[in-house]
Amino acid sequence: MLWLRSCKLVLLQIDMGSTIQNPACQHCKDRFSSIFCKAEQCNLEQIDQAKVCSVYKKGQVIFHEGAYPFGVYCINDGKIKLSHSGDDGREQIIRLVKAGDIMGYKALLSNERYTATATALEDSSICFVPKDLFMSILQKDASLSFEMMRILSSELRKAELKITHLAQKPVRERLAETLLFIKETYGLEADGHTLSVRLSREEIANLVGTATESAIRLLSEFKKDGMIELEGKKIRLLDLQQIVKTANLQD
Amino acid sequence: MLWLRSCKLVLLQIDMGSTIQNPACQHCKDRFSSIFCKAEQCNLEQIDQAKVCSVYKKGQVIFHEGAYPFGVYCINDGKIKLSHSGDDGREQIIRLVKAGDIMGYKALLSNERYTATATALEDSSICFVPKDLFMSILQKDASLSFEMMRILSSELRKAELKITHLAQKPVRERLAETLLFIKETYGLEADGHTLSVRLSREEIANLVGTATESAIRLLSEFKKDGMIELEGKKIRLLDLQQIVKTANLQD
DNA sequence: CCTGTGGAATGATATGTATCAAGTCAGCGT
DNA sequence: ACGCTGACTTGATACATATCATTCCACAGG
Repeated sequence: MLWLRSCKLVLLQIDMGSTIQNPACQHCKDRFSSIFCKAEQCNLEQIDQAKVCSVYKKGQVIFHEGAYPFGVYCINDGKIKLSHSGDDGREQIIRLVKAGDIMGYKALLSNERYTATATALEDSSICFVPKDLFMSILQKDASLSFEMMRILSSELRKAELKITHLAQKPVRERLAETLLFIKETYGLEADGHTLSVRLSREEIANLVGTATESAIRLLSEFKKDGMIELEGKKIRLLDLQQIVKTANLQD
Repeated sequence: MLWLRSCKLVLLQIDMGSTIQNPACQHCKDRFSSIFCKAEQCNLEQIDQAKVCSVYKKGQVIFHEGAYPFGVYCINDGKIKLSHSGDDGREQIIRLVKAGDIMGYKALLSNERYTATATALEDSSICFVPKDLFMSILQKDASLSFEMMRILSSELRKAELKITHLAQKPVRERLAETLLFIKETYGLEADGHTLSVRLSREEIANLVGTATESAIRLLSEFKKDGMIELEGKKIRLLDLQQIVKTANLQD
């Protein structure tokens, strides 16, 4: 049942993609990351054969900051956080990774060591594609290269926006923004309100870029204002409009 | 004499590059951005013919946030700042661009509008390469694609590091870091101490991500501590070691 | 049952930084 | 020379946020 969900996701992403679809992906005979659907069929098959899938438990580290990369990882199912460990040991969460995403490509492409640590936020099923194969296919497959560049550009855009907000917006606005971001990334549960990830307050703080206590305090305020509801690690977004307003977005 | 300097720079960057050199670049019959030296010869010639060079005066805008991109820009000579204009109008400088760099590729590759404004920090000579040509060469030239991915990955790495520092480091450390960054990017004048860009205090503040007054105050402190010397917009780095220490770097 | 443990919450306090306000200075046009 | 303008500087103050300390609570293990 794990990969049934994954299939649906992959197909969804294909439908929404702007570039040419790859028919092989629609078979979806195995769990697979959507990025490779941009690749040509023969290459897709090669990847399909070479990839190694495995399951990581919640809290488990997939790769570690400072280590050398030997390939890229594709998420079939699950949720991962990518984080820097700051100079003083405090963690800064850089990115949230979801099913259909890939990770670890940055270090590979710039030929450096990992600059972030990937940790499973819940039990996750992840494929590993070896470096040599990935690079050699990238060499000959322009569609895949384009897709990679598109992803990189888009990540860079987001990162730069985050820099601006971090420098200019107060914590309150950034927290509201982060709640919306989590919702965009991982979506809501069936009730249409509850965020479908369980993050600790500390993790939320490390995502926002603030102290844990500040995050807690502001979440309580949001609750008092009727914007959200809190129940342990469950966060329910009650008044989306109000949250958007608090986030003070305009891009 | 303008392009003599540029040639030197290009050659330098070729020598340092890890991928295959392109002999065409060594002729350097015209000013040219070093990135394209990774391209295959025939493509290089095509670009060389299609590109349009022009000179921008200090303060002039090369492209504007929100506009649609029609190609990429390569800097032959000069200095450019790329900046977001935050929601409240305050500017956040995202990147400093120097001779040999390219800019405007992010918007092109992700097929979106510019998210930043490019402004000349001094009179600059810049080439424009049309979108269609650039994209079509990217399609068939894997070396160029790889180089683009390498650049994107590296920018992303820097951006993520900046996010972490912005979230975790005090202004004092970030300012010291910024001074070192400016030195790395644009280098020093012949005396071996003076930064070779003239930035206003406001621009420095927008690079650090702080208020102008804070930047001014801290610069004065640095001066009092004998780390730097100030003379109008000239900034001389006297005690590099001390600045590094103040920046508190460890990556 | 007690007890230990880790996360969450709250309060008190300290402090870094932004903001507001004024003042200085150099350059520039008239 | 005059006043004007814009950038820089400095000071006083307010405020947001970090930090430290404490309490609360749920939960697991003995």
